[in-house]
Amino acid sequence: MSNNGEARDPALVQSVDRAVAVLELLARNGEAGITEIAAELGVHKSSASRLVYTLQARELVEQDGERGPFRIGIGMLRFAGAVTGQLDYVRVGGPVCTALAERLGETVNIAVLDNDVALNVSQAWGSSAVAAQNWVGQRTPLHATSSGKVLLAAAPPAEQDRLLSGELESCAPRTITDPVRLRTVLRRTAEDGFATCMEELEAGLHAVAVPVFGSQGDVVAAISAAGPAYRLSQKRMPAIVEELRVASRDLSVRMGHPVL
Amino acid sequence: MSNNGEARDPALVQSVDRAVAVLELLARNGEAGITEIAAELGVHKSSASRLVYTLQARELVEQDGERGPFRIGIGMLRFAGAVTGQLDYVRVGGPVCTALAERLGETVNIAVLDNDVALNVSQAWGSSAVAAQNWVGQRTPLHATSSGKVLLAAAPPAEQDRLLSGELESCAPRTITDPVRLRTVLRRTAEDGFATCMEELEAGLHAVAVPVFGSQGDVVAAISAAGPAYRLSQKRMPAIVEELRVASRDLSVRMGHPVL
DNA sequence: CCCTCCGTTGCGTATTACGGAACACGATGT
DNA sequence: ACATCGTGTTCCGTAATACGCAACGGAGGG
Repeated sequence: MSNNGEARDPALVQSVDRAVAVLELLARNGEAGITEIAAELGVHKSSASRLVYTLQARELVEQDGERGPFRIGIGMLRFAGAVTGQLDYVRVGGPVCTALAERLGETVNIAVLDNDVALNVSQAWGSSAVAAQNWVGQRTPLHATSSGKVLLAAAPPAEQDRLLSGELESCAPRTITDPVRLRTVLRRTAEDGFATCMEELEAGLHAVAVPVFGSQGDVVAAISAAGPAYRLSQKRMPAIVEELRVASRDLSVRMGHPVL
Repeated sequence: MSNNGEARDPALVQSVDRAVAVLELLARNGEAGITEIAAELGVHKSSASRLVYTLQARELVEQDGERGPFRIGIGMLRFAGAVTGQLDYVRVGGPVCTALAERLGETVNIAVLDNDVALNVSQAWGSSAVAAQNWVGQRTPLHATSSGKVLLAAAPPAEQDRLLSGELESCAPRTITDPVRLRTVLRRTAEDGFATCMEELEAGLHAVAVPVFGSQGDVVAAISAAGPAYRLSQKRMPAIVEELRVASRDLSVRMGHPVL
């Protein structure tokens, strides 16, 4: 990765941009040392050290004791709180996710459309998956996730064209990379009112999603259940979709969008 | 506020420090314009504009449309996810908070000891409080909150002495600022197994907290309920404490600390 | 005990971010 | 309709500032 080949926007404040890059690196790796950070960003150790020191002073970064690798710090919760205060999905969606996750025993997520990707804003773990991955804040491709398909299927035609204009990246062996086939799938999604995703994002991972409606009947988010392929079988899908629909209506009501 | 009177640490990277200050300002105010930000930080408009632009490019800051005030951006969720992945209280505590908040109809928080303050790591809103404040990530003084008292009462004597060595800041008319009186309260807290906070943080705000125990029987966190004084009356306290204790045990179990 | 690896500290330089002023764009109000 | 105010952005010259370098101080490992 090192120094990005593409010339960076000169209007950017370099050190701030680097500092955020440090945070993103830590969010991705979990933890890292100064040397590793410096190598990854393509800067000198001393520069990395100062950046981290500054972030540490603000508690955005922390380390185990006096010595050791660095992680994202607790001070970040301040900002997380600020964003949840605005995004109703997070605040209101939490309880809905939790309830559904417990009922299904699978991981439940709420995602919204953010630019060209599906952004997971809320998550609850099913009883079974202890070591399940944390998807909150993760951006996932629209064409390779159940939530993404739901959001995509509901987008206005012009927007849909724009989103499908680029290459469809292959994430797993069964990812749909053919635009024509994807459009067929999206049409069916719009008709059925739900979308599935069978090992298209990750091998062995199945998921199913339904839309969440806003006050004008527009799709504002998607709620999905995900789990290992053997547990989310084709046969079980209808039952899960029904549960998801109930949760979706619950969510809509809680967000002040009475059922139409 | 403007330029801090105290000379800043020269080892800090100035622009990064300022950028974080922007984020903290936004987290505090909810939203702000460039001019306001510049004034608050004591920098020129152009400087503020560049800082915000850089943060915006990384989606840590966003604005309504093309024009308008800035807020904390959705990209912040990436980091929020990274910290929740480490802090079990957040992940596991969420459902517990939600359940209790629904049952009580009041706001429920989980807080841990972070340096010299109580840090709220998880929160759920009660049905009644629509416009309630978001405390997640907020640092609250140990001597003026119910959670703080619980955490303080459980701290080893040496640590307790250290934490009480400074001045006890007065947050509201009824804040306990007398160290002697506070120590008496803390003794009672340790005996009773819960602490209250009656208009000591904010006028009209009552709260009550109980400890959450770790595997060694040590106090690792506090769970509290808060609400308007007229609703959290003295009479209602015993019932709430009982509910809190149930939730606390639930939380301990979920975190892998079987009841002793 | 030496050697290696990691992170920090001083230092000189030139990159870089800053502040100033002019500019562009809407929103107001008269 | 126009003028005026208040936004936020852009350009530019300067010097403050952050960078890279190299040397240093500590931990751990052989």
